[in-house]
Amino acid sequence: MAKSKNNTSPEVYKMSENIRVRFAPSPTGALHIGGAHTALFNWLCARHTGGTFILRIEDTDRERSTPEYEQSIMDGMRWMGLDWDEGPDKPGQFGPYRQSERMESYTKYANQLLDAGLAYKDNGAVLFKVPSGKIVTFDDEVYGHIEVLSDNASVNQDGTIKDIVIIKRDGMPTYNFAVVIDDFTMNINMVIRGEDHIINTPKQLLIYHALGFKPPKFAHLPMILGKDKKKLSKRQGATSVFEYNDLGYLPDGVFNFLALLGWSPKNGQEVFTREEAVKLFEIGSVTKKPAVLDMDKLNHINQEQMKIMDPYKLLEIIKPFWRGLGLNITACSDDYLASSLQTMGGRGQTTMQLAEYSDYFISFDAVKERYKADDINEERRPALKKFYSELLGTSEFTPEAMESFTRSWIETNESSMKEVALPLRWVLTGRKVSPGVFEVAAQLGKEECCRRLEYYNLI
RNA sequence: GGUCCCUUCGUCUAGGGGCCUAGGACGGCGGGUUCUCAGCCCGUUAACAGGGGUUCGAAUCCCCUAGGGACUGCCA
Repeated sequence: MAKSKNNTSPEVYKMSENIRVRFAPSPTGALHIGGAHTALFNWLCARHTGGTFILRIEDTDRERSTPEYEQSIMDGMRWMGLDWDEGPDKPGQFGPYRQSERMESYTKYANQLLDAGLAYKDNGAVLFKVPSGKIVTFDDEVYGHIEVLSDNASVNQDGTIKDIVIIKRDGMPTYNFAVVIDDFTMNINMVIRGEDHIINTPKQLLIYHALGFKPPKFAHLPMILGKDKKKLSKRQGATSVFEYNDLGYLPDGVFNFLALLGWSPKNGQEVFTREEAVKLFEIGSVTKKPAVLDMDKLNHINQEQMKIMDPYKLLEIIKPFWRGLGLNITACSDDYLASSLQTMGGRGQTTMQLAEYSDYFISFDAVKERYKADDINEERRPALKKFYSELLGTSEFTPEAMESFTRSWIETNESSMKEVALPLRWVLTGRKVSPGVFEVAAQLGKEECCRRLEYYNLI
């Protein structure tokens, strides 16, 4: 139970050396939630320390890597708001940023090992000779001190030492070799990646030592598990981050939620903007325990993020959902739509719900489809008609004015708020639930309220 | 099998020897506010995997056991 936390905090870099971290996905699939988590923590670390965030594409698997996936990973990162300072599309002094384009350095260092007698050729591949009897150690920023005997770093089934392939028969470097060369030549001084790589670290360290490279610091992140506590599989939400968008989650919601997996700010804050996250983030307070994805919590965080989001920004995100529901929003102004969203008052946990719950602000047809007015008691109709007519006559068509008018009316007419407000809600929204009915009425405007009441013969 | 890692409420976590009869959040349950719902407010539910040490004192340190995970590819 290695509990010793490393004492070197990233803040140290602030004063001495610019921190350089990287996210290095292989373009063999879209950006899934685990990748997004790793990317996020790298990004947070870089932004918190004022360091540099590098995107490197690990496309040495020629079979499975595609430019489409590379594009989709970058789109996914942009969606989350994770911008990088150097990458395939953002050349810097340490490029290129695709492994397939850095072949010279792999052959150069492979040859160096070959010349030094630390590697050998076999069957067209180049193998690194794993030394025996060396103790490999490193102090992980998250997991603490880790120590492995070199004999155990890479073994065959029978327990004998297995040399590490560094250049494949097709001439491409293997993962364990390419990361070392790239992280060194790109000046990466902090490697933040998933815990599944912790076991690869000794192998890589052996190569660092053989080449005489100074190793970076390592910070491994806890895995993210599904509800069944198993590693996230393809069918469990490990799918593209865009699916979260389609499901109704805000980039800020996913960002906030993911930041809380394996980390929590010292001040206990749970809902925060990305600026606040950058300020609060510390790699040293990352947890070791694998975290289970909890959709209830995501829903809650997402709802909170919708509440603090700029109304017009939120509007642009909601628009596609309205269109998806078949609503024609072209007739409505952005001001009207944004203010309708405000009227919703934080109701709904996802953008999809918000869009659906607010449809009556855009279309009366949606209301007509839902509400047939067959619950209206004919004996009461005249009284309702009288009241609604007077209500619409209120000179000031504000929620406050309407409410106070209603309160005094029900008093003198021996009615109740329920009796008049509930039917009005149905007529205006076609729903049983909505924001305060006077807020809704005010937002719809007198004219539209009139139209809806007329349709149902209630005015 | 081997190597490495992990283990606090259902879930995310706080906790680094006495502040812990273990705190917060989400969820659940109950109540309040109210034109409905959401919200908000109040209350409640529920955990230190087990066993040995060390210590005046352990969720916190050590050891063992159990469980879980990762890796064991010329994938990354």
